[in-house]
Amino acid sequence: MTKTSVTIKEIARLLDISKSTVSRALRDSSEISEETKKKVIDLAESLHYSPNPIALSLLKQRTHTIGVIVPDIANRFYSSTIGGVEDIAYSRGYHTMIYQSHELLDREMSATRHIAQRRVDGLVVAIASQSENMDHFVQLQEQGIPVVLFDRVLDGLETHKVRVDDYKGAFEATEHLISRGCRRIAHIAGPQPVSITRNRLEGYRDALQKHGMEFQEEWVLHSPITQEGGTERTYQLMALRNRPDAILGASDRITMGIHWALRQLGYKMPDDVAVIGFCDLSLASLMDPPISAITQPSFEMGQQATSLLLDLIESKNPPAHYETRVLQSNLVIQKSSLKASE
Amino acid sequence: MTKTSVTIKEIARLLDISKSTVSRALRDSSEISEETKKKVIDLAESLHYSPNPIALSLLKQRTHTIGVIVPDIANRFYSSTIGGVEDIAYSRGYHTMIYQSHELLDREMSATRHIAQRRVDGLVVAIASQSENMDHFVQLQEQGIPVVLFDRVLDGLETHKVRVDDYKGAFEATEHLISRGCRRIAHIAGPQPVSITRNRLEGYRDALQKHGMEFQEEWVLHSPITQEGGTERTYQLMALRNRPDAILGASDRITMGIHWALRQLGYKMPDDVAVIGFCDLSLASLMDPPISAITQPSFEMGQQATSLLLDLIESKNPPAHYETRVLQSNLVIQKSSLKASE
DNA sequence: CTGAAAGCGCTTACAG
DNA sequence: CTGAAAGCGCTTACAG
Repeated sequence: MTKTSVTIKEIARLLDISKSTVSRALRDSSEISEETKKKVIDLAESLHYSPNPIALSLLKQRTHTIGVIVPDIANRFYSSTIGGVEDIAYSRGYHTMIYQSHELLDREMSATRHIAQRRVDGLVVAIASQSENMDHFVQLQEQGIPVVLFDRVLDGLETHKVRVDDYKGAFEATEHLISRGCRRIAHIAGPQPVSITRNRLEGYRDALQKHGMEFQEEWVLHSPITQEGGTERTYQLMALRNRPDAILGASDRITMGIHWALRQLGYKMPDDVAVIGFCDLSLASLMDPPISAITQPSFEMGQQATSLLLDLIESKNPPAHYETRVLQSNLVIQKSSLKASE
Repeated sequence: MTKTSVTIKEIARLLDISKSTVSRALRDSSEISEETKKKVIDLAESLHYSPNPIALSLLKQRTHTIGVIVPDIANRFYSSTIGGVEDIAYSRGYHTMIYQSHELLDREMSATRHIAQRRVDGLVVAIASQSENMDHFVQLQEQGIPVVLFDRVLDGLETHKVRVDDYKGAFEATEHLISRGCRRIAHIAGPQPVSITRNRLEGYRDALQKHGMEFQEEWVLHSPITQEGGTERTYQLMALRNRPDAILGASDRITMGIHWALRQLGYKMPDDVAVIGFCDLSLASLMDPPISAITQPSFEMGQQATSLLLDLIESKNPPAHYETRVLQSNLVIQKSSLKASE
């Protein structure tokens, strides 16, 4: 149990020169003679010297670490997003600390507190559905720790944002259902306060309107982002006197719940009820019948959010303006929404 | 953009006392007068002082951070495991850095390098299936950074280990299939070098033997831990002249692949082929028919590994001996292995 | 080209 | 009870 990391002091002692010189030689400073440099670098290598990042952090007030907060890492969408974050972070020499909010404002705030304490250089976050309040993020910004929002974005915070064109995704999915002959299209939406919920709902609504179809209050239900939520809402929908012939699900888990409930209830997809949802493709394809999916470029989303964040961190002065990037979703039609005739 | 964290120096200046006194007052040292203490603590609170953990790390050579390496965080088993790690770590005042090896020895080594550099206090790891070599972990230990293995454990490293009773899980699952009348039971196993692969294979084999059934080489195939792997091996199995009437899958994804392939090929589960697999219950239940599953206490596994690690970190002297904890798996029978007669 | 000194934020023996 | 000093590992103006 020898915790003997080599230090600059040690190298200096061995070579009988000053710490300053060693430090400069290691950083390849032009003011050190080639000869000294070589001596120092050779010794450092043979001793496996690596600079103590903690000392550096203390000095530079920079940790080369960024934080990510997502609602839940077990969710494929977010784990893929984290992949994108790590990809960029890693390639630009940063490390990543991952936090889960579990959709709780409380946990989100404790994460931001930890981030502030740890002097993390910046944060990318998909806010918890509970969070209407952005104060904890504003505080971070005021401490000089930039924050970039992705997926779930809110107006309350002035910063870069990366999101998916939810409106268009829902619009196109709804149009697809209409084109397949569905006339009573329901939507199980996500939790109320989240912006993506609103956008998707609007896309759904506008598509109906465009095609002269009625918008029925009773066909729109809000649900937490869980399978149980989707299942329960589906029961509710199918119990209606005027039951839907298609359902649009707002998330992976909700859509799984819809699929599950319909099977339980004995409905055939797509003949009795067509199903489409915002869903990871590998999950959607696992189902029987495979579910038509609006897929999101999650990895890319993580990448873009992170590169915006690192730019913010590395630039001296705040940017002229903050940008909001809108990525496109993808419609993948599978059996669950193909009417028998086709 | 004011990066003005309050420091001890600042408090000392405002109160016109020395840094030493402030430091001691904050740590509630008995050698400081109640009066001074109160003054200091009150001011610190009103200024939202929080000690700089980086300075503390430099001083104490401790970061209060542990590392976790898993093959893939998108895998439910591991994300749940990480939940367990964070649960314990958090409650004992540690933070967690998460690394993914993507099953590559290379990535695993770069993670351990980073961990050593960052002076992380300890590491829990489920080794990559590629890793037969444990040198990078041994090195960590030699630097005084304890390592605890979970899930995938190997003999090459002397330390605490936490694993599931794979042997028994596979044994019981196989017995279950036999009791259901299956007579030609195949096994799609995981990658060769991993210990759990061997254990599960043995459990399968011994169960067959116990019931006087033949062990057929051609009914055992190794697969990477992917859905595609499971699918392809299933094609291979079902193409045999003497095809199996049951398949035991060695992991979530492999089992998904089996299910998928059987459906593609037009076999009914469980009538034509019974299926059971090591699998997360929420995934297994999503399928149609729902898959019988050997479930593992993943969250608990993360908890136990972490508490063993923290004990190691916090004890001065190395433990008298290293222990290996073996957790029990659970057999959850669902439709995929219930023969029609039942 | 090289070194002594100060300092990042903190703690803790050592004096008094 | 309180303070000055040294030190964790490093960098960098300031001298020379």
